[in-house]
Formats: sequence, C-alpha cells, structure tokens
Amino acid sequence: MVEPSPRVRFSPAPTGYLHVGGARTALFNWLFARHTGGTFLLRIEDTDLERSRPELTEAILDSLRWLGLDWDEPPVHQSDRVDLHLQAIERLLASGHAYRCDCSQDDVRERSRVRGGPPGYDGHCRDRDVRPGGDVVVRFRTPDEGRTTFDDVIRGEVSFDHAALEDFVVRRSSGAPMFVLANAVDDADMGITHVVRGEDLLNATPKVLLVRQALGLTGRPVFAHLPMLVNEQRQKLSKRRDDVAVGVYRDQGYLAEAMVNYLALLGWGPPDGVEIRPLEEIVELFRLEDVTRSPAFFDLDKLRHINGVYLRELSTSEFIGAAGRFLEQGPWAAGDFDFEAFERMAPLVQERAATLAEVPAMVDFLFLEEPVIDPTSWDKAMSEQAGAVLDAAVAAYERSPWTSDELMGALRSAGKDLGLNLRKAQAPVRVAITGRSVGPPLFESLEVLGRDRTLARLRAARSRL
RNA sequence: GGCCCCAUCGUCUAGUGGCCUAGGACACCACCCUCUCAAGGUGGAGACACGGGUUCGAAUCCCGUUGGGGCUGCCA
Repeated sequence: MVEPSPRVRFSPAPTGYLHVGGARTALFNWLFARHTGGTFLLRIEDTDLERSRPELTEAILDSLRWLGLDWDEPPVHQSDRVDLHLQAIERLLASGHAYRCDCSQDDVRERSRVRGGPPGYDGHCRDRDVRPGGDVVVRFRTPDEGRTTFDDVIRGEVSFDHAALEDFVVRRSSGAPMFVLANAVDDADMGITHVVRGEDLLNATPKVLLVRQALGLTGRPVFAHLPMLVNEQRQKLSKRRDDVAVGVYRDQGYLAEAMVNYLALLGWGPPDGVEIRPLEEIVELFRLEDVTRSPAFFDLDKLRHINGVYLRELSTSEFIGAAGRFLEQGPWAAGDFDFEAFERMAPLVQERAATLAEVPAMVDFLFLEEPVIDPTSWDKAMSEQAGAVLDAAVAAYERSPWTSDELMGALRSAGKDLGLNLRKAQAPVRVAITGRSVGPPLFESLEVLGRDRTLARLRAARSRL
C-alpha cells in the first residue's frame, strides 16, 4: 500500500499576533510538507467568537507571508464550519457519547471543593437526562476504564489513563462548539494525516482521539508534539508576558530568511552541523523524527548573529533596498537624506550591521546638520592632545586631495608630528565628525561627507573643547 | 494535588552501548589583523542533574530521586 501524501495544517487562533512559537510550529509543518511533497494547510481556529478578532487573522497571514510560509489551499475558518461541528455533537448525543449538563461553573467548583479531591467536573449530570435549554452545555462522556495510547513521532509511545480524564465540554451554553470537538472533526474532514503542534497540546490528544472514536471516524493522524519555546524563566513563551510577535522582529530589522533559518534550529539541527544555510537545503534535510524533545530558549544573540550573516550575504543593492524602510525613520529631516551618499557608504555599513535597525545610526552624521555628540565618546576622545590633533587635521584637510587614502595619509602624518599613531589621532576626528567613537571607516566617511562639512565640524569641535 | 512531558557547556545542539580525553554553533575571554567598530583568523574557559542497577564496557538501556515545564477552562 502506498502512503498517502501527507496533509498537515497550522491552526492559529486569531486571539493575538503570530508569535515566534507559533511561527516555529508553522515552519515545522511547512518544512515537513515541503520535504515530503505533502500539502500545507491553514485552519483558523476561531470557535470562540468572544475572543477571536477577525482582523488578527489577516495579521497572522501577513506574518506567514513575510516568513515565506506559503499554504496550498485557501485557509479554512472553523467558524464557517459550525454546522458540521454541531451535527457531530448531535451524533454524540444520540449515541450516548455525550450528554447535557446544566451545572454552573460555580457548582462545579463548589462540589470539587467540598469533595476535597482534584478540581474539575465530577460527572454530576451524566445520567440526569438534562433537557435542552438555557444554560446547558454538552459534555463528552469519557470512558471510566482503559487507556488511550498513541505513538508520537517525537516522543514515542504516550499513554493516558481514561480515569484521569474528566467529562469535558464539547458545546458551550452559547451553542458554540469547542476546540477539541472542532479539532477532531476538522482534522478528519480535511484529511489531515500528521498533526504537528506544540507540546502544550499533548494532553488534548487523548480527548481528540476519544471524540474521533465516538464519532466512528476511522484511522488516526500521526502526532508529533514539538518542544515548547521558552523564555529565560524556562516558561512557555506567552504573547502576554513575552515580547515575541513576529512582526516586532521584522520592525527591528531582522530578515525573514534569517528568522526562518534560526527558527528551524530550535528543536532541530541539520545532521552535518551546518546551521546557517539556504532554506532549500533545510527543506531537503528536515525530518520530523529528528526533532528534539526538550524545550528551547529563544536566543536573541544567536538570531542577531545569523541575521548579520544574512545581511552580509546580500548584494549591495539588495541591502540598500532592505534598509529603505529603516532609513525612512532616520533622525534627520526627510529632505536631507542623500541617497547617493548612502549608496557610497552602504557596503561599509552592511559589513557592520547585525540588524537593519542599526543602519540609520551608522550614517546619520551624513544627513544631520550637526552630528549628535555622544558624551561618553566625546570625553574619551577629547583628551589633552585633541586640540592639537583637530588643528592639524584642519590644516591638512584644507589642502588634501579628497580621497579616503589621501585623507588617511594626511592624518597619519599629522599625528606622527604630534607623536601619535593613527589609532590615537583618528579618535578626536571621528567624534568631531560623527559624534561617536564607533562607526564605519572614518576616511571613507569623510570622503562622502565632503571637505566643507568636514572642516566645519572639525572647527566646531575645536571651539567646543 | 492529579495526569503528561522533559533533563549534555550560560544558550541551541551532536551523540542511538566501545570511535567521548564528550564534537559544533551563539555568547564570553585572550591574542592576531586593524583608523574605531564590526567581519575574519588562532587559542581558551565551559556540560553528560543525582543515586542505583543491566553490561566486560553507559552520556547512551532500566528503575528511582531531584529539578524544570505543560495540562488540569463554557481558551486554543
């Protein structure tokens, strides 16, 4: 028998922006689909109308597009399929696999308190034959005995005792179906063959399996529960607690390619250990069974490093294009931006930036009337001999041919006369020109800045000493 | 509390019983290169949570302990 082509889905709930944990889940689904020649689907899990915000769906799709995770069929919205879910619930009711319950949440809480045992529902309405009406939910009747066992691709055999499963709600009192029910019905209906999702849903799996069984749905998908992404406290990444929306990283100047490459490394690694590589190769190498089991920390340092590598691999024109939207937010007046000047500096900036957001600060001295002086840099550079250096620089630069080589040579010899090497001599000049002690190579910067502005800044700094 | 999952350098990982004196990457430190900063090069420090087994031999298998996490919702 031939294996059917895999069908997987990423199923975000539109209750927030796509965060890195969700992005990693989406990516692993996508990688698996692309590697196996399978189909990658999207399902918007919006069964909770009160929490779901439709506009967020578009934001999530936007982030997925940005990452390059393309889907193969139009996204499925669970809210469009309520009829299907409701029919399933009726069938469960008819077959006795589910029953109505009119206990309020306070009743449930109170009884478990009195009982003193574990919290949760106690099956109070199992045989009360509650009539349809007002505040009535439908609960699934979990078996009292037996176990549900399944083989997780990543974790091996996982087994749950039915006795520990309470009768969970499948239909709200509002009439809306709930996650486990909709999930089971839709996965079956959509022909999902592999369920690849976060480990936080591992406990939901026996419930889903039980519902499928009760519905007479034959076959079961293969499950793969990915390790969680955690914060410094080793807690599951949360959009509330942690600043992890994918869109934020885009705004902070990370490239989608770098982000995807890094995300692929969280819980998986290529067999040859080469971590930074083209997506096509990752697709080729990715195997679900190689995914690791333990939680992974989202390490910004490593993301930065990878982003820097990708930035440097760009052609100059690609880099310039990518930097565009960050340049628009530079601290200078819009009209003062000089594209050609930036173009000349671009290769030098590209070599040094770890994120695109760092670009403006490396070239702002070109487009501002006055450089923004960093006090620490100033104090460090403007030592006793600074005045002499600046004077010598002014004298030399009034006549020097205006090329970086000549400018460097001139300052080198001027420094020599003062007993300073170039390392020492360049410091006051750099701060006078750019306001900072670090930045792109100085003499190329001067070349682009031009003689007049260079001299003006040197003199201004001199008089400020 | 109950159930489930997890456990190798600070971090992400390699390792599937002998190739392990535990490898790589990020971060860190030193040096080199160098007009600053990066990048690059060289070197360094840094881990198998603990205790029992099994075995001639265990990071690798088993059990327990400890620790961490997840779930325990009319969220997903």
